[in-house]
Amino acid sequence: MNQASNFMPTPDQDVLEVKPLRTLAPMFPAPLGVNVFNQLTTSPLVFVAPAGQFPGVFGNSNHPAVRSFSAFGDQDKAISGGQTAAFSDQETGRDESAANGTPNIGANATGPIDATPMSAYKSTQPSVISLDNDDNDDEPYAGNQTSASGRNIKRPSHLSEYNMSDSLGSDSSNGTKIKRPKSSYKTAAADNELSLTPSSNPREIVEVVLMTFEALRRRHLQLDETQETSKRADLKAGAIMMASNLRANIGKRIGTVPGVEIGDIFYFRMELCIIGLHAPSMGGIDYMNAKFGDEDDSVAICIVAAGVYENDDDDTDTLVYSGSGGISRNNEERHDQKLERGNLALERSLSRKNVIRVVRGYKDPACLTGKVYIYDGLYKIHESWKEKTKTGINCFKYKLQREPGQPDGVAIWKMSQRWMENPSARGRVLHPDLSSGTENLPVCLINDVNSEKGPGHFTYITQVKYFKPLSSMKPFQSCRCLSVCLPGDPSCVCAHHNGGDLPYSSSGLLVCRKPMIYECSESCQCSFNCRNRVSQKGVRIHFEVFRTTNRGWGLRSWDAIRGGSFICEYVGEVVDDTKVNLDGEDDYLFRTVCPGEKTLKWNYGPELIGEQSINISADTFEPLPIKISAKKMGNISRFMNHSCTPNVFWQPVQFDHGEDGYPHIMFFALKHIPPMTELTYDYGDIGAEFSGVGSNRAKNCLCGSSNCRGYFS
DNA sequence: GGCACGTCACACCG
DNA sequence: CCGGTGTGACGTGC
Repeated sequence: MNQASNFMPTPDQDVLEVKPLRTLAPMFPAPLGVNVFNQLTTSPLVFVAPAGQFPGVFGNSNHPAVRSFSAFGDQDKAISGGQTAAFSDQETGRDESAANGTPNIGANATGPIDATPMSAYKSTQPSVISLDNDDNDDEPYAGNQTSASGRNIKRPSHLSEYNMSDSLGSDSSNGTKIKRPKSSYKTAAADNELSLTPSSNPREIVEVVLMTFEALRRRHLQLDETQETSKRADLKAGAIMMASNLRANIGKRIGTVPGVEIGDIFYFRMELCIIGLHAPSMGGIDYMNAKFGDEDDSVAICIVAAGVYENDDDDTDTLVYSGSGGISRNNEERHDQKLERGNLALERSLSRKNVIRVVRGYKDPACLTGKVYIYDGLYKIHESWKEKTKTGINCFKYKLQREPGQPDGVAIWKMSQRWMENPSARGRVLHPDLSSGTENLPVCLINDVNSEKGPGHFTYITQVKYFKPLSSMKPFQSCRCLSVCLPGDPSCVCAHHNGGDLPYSSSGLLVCRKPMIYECSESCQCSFNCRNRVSQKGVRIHFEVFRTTNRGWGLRSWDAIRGGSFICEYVGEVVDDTKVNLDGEDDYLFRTVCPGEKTLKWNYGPELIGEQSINISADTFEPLPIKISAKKMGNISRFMNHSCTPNVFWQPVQFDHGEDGYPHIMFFALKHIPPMTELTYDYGDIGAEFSGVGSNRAKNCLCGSSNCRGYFS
């Protein structure tokens, strides 16, 4: 289905008919006074905690006491009361609009709104998703909410003051800066546009923030390609997040950051910034004023070790960190590092013996130019000295030692990197390759839990078996692009199919979840290197099938997987309905059941830049007729377990035939997935379909998420 | 390899 | 003593 016909808000779009998504972009804040939001059918950025939908037995069984929220610092007292009331309502299930006193945006948006579209999004409730940090009992140094200068932190926010139309418009030659307005925070607090209602689960808040950032970044990347605008989509996305206060853990703190776990991986400095892990978007040392008894001291709280001064490779518990400064900007003279700012803070931390978060940066093995940042937990400085560098300046050195008793972070990363270089280094291997060489990379079988020798018998296949031959199916419409399909090419039929843009970024990341993605096919003129061929090329990840403790066999990866990456296809036999019923129970049956909120909201971002949400809501979701059974034959995806807090989602993809009811089911990463993390997707809610006769389909869920629904289909 | 960029802390000002 | 504003320092990502 071509969505183009749905959004044609302005008359001048006639000339751009083949690129409907692009024409939507410059509309913010509706410079022509034309409302672009009246097509919205879903509320922007309204987050309903899944637990809230399933009150009672399962919803909050393993929650600690529901935590109340306060806004950052104390400057928002005026609104924090309302916020608390809204957020602590989770036990009872929720009616979003009633709970927070916000007009239902979805309802508003179905009717025409004129002139000032963003006002439709304004809520009385701030979108600030910060957490109290005073519940860290194990934290001896209560981080106060002030900056190092001792002042409260300001958070101005008024998205509608930004002229996004310039930065996104095709007539802009070099883009427009997204400037933070200088309005006072009081105005800002009252005027927050986005009701990104958090759950009380800090992890979930962090994930939503990161997911939104990524969605924005990918979309900006896509827009930048078709226009000659400046690059740095990461900064643009970051600026929007900062401006609309879509951040977690605002306010500095010593020690752990709620919702951030050791081993978490990041691909941009801005990500560290918006989740409150490391505030400076550039500097390596984050520090703050903290109270030590009666005294104040400015101490370091987090460092990013860029990986330049890599030391002992085997000793992941020690880190020698160099102070900052000394390297001049524009060929000015180098000078010795000074004991000020960050360097001074590190020195103070040595004597105060406070814990310091450490983020280690490495070259991204999957991307030649990229970098990956790994949160490695808490360290303490044990020693400091001065040293002359090769360039002849004096610099400070700090020796940090990892605090004992923490789970492995960087150690896991390094270990799995070693396995990829030398798979025989992986111990406890039951089988070196389940696929017997049919996949691009071997899939090993591991059991380090019990004595079970492996999963039940099945035949490993790498391609879906349809019940009728491909040749008898409706043919795929192909493009005539020479060499490769290029973004912004109006004559590319495949781009047109996908709503005007190529669905993948140049590095192969899916930009947006959609009802259907059309990759280029064999019948297309473009080469195999065309960027619109991603999932058809098969797996690129080192998988291992492993024994879980309580959920049978599972799937995980040695590679770190970046959010939006293709993971694998659900391979098996396509079965028809009559057969499904005859066979009875089939634990390996894939159906396109409506997944949970998290999966549906993967495209969070577009609303923030005034585009129509491509999200499908649970109400409008329609399952496809395709059903795939991997009971007798299948691939790695048959081992992927269900989770109510998944890190993978499925996405229908077409490329070898034209029958949209029977697409390929491809899995993509919902978020960045550290190595050795179990891959899970949401099997979906049983819903009405199976509540009657076939209700034996519902299974008890063991995913262990705090927002676990308790069952799945 | 060079360029352009955003944020924060702090100095400064009225 | 404030609240607001200007600016240097900070590397990053392309």
